[in-house]
Amino acid sequence: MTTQEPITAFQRRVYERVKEIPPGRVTTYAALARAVGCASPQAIGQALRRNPFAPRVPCHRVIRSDRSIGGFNGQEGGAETSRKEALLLAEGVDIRGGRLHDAHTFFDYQQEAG
DNA sequence: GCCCTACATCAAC
DNA sequence: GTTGATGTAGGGC
Repeated sequence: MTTQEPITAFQRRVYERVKEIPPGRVTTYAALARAVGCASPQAIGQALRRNPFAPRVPCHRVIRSDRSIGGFNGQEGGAETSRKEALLLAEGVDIRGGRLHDAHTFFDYQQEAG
């Protein structure tokens, strides 16, 4: 990488974790926050909202802990958010009414780190 | 350099 | 359904 984006170590760490999420799997902001050593899922949302690495970073695989798809492309509960649902459906994630139906679809970092 | 505000959230009542 | 909290980033002075 000759040209690096003007991001902080924190943002870089978040994107690295998101890129580790395999297709057909999703994770939550809280789980992602813990994976990067942060106790605030809001910081994750801020980093993903900027997402200078999109679509290199599958930020659409990050949903809320409430099993809702959360936001996408700088919007929350908008037209872009609806597109996020379609992306997950295309990857084999069972989403209905903007909510995740299969809880086993969650991706566990600890399980992979094992 | 310091202060304040916003956030794609989470948890509690 | 509303409120408080938690950490990071950005803008103003």
